[in-house]
Amino acid sequence: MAPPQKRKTKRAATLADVGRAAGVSAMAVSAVMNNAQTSSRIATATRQRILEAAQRLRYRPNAAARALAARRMNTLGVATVVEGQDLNQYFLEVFNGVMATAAVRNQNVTVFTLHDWRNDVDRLPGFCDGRIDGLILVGPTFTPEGLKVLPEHTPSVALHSNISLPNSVNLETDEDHGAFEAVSHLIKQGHRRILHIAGPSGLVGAERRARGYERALREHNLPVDPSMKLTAGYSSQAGSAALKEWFSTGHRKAPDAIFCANDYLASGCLEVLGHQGLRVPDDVSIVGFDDTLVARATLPQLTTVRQPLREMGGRAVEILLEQIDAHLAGSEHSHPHSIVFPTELIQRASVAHRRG
Amino acid sequence: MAPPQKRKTKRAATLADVGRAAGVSAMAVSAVMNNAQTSSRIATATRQRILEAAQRLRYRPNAAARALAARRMNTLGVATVVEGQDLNQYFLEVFNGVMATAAVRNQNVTVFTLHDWRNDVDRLPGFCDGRIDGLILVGPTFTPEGLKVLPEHTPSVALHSNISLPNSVNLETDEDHGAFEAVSHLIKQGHRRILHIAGPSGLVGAERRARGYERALREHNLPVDPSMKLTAGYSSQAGSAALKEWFSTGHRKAPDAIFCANDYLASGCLEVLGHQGLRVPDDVSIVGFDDTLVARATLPQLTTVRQPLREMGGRAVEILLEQIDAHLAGSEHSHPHSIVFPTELIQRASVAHRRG
DNA sequence: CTGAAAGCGCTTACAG
DNA sequence: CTGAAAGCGCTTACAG
Repeated sequence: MAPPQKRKTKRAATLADVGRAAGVSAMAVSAVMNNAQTSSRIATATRQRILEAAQRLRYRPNAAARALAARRMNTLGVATVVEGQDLNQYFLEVFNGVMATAAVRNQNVTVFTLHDWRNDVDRLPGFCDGRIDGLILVGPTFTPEGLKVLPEHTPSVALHSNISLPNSVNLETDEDHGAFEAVSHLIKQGHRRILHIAGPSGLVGAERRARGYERALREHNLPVDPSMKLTAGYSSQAGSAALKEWFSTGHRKAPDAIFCANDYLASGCLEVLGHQGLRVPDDVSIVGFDDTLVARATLPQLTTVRQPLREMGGRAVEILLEQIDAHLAGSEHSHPHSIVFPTELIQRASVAHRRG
Repeated sequence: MAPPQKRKTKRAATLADVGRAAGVSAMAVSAVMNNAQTSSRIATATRQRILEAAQRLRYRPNAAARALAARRMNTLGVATVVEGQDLNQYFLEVFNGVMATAAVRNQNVTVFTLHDWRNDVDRLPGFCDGRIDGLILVGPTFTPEGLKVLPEHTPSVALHSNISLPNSVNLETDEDHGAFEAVSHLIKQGHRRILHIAGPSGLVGAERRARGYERALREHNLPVDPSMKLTAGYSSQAGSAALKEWFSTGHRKAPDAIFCANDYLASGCLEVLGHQGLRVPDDVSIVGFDDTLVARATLPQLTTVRQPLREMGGRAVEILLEQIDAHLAGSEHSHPHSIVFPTELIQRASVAHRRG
């Protein structure tokens, strides 16, 4: 039988409330609730009584109080930049991985969005005020000065950082090799005039992809023609704009194939080609990069270079947790400075053997 | 000149540290840092000294401590279900809106993912343990029992809830009308045999869309043929599977048009139609629903019924914040129980006038 | 095996 | 206009 409600209890039950209800000290309740190694041997009967009282009062340990006392919030921060209006698919893939393993590790995650990594990084320290135990930086592009604002008391892990971060592990992929494989594949399919739509110049990743592209051409004794390399942003609009302009500046003959620095760019190309009456892959083959949802949403679906983004997100959580534990223990757990994940060419429908 | 570092200070500066450095009480520091109405008139010189000390020590108020004392964390929770592996585009649109206005309102947001709204809801109360001040439920489908576990001490707002939540505001859209408009548009374009691929039965939203579809047919004196309504999941695969099966069960003649209950379904249809050698929109017109990124990623881009998901996400934050303030003030701020947002037909390339 | 005490870092009344 | 005190709800040593 439920005990009569005193009066509409506005506030949640506390440890003391439960203790009172069970006739024990708050400390005993704490021990039971945490299944602590300390006093792991509270009399079974007492434990029962406590558990019962806790359930009856719907007791939930207060996270803030717990964090304050234990110096640990059990929540991880994820920081990223939202360009234009939206979180992009790259982030989303990573985030899915983060969420999945955060869930099994019993961690909450809060996400912080910045406008850019240059002028907005000074907001980062503000996030590291005890509300998170560690920070995952997704695709940060720091300037050397920006680096200085990096939180000192908060362990961090970075994905695809453009610069090596002090006290932080960097997870990256072998983008050069991924690009090399993709372009080699195109060449083996008989394509010769291969256009590359590169990502923003200055971005390490974009440059690695461009490097892989050129290396593949050279290794197959194909000319590296500067006019066949376009630099764009990383968005679909940037892709279609770049390709449109290329066509409008004297290039009347379509390329055999296009290697894009990401899937968004590829989808932009798809659109332009469609408008031109060029068919993919019959007339022009296309390869993207990342293997985000975009690659599966286009028609035809994109052949693309997969980065194991989801896995990387999960791994980031694992590593960060190790660092947090070490940090709390006071030991300066040292880690490999960066971990490189392999890429993989995913063949779908946007590449065909060259006709004729 | 920076003062000599005592020793590698492992822990962040506290209010007391700053007070000591500035020669004032911790309380004075607190007042200054918060720009509090209390003691808003701390002598300018003192204030300067405090600010300076705080900056020098890189002082950051500890969030947990602050939350514990002020009973407010300044972070909002967003709960959703991840079906299969991924957060879907519907959620992402909402989430973008949430993040945008949370940023201007100076709120953090932490996201909770559940496996489903039936067996997994009991995890919800565990999130409401002081780490968030309020909860936004994105697309919850509660059973009446599930409703009971809903957090008592935590204000909440729901988007597209399937059931009316006690003490919660529900934001929805006029899906029936949206569907009606979409199908009417198809009819006006000369289409007669209009297939509807409906969302999961039992989902209020899916049923509203189906109702709008039927209403449009009837209002234009077209027959409502049960064999022209397919029930599917909400994924692209579900869409292609449903359409494939329809074709394989004796329906040799393609429909004039297909009205899909969401964009994913539409993209699935696009794929199947492509394989059948049917062209969109030349042979078959297609309309989606939601206007997620998917609608712009397909080729042709989808004509679709837009729900203002981003705006709704932003609005959810505003309303939740009001509720939190009221809750904290002890007043039982009462709100309209649900707010209905308008839908809008977005015309893109997947619909054409019927040939012949 | 269990409890009383101190403290985590802040804020909120309440005195001066 | 400013400081000393109490308390937010928990955990972590430390006594018994």
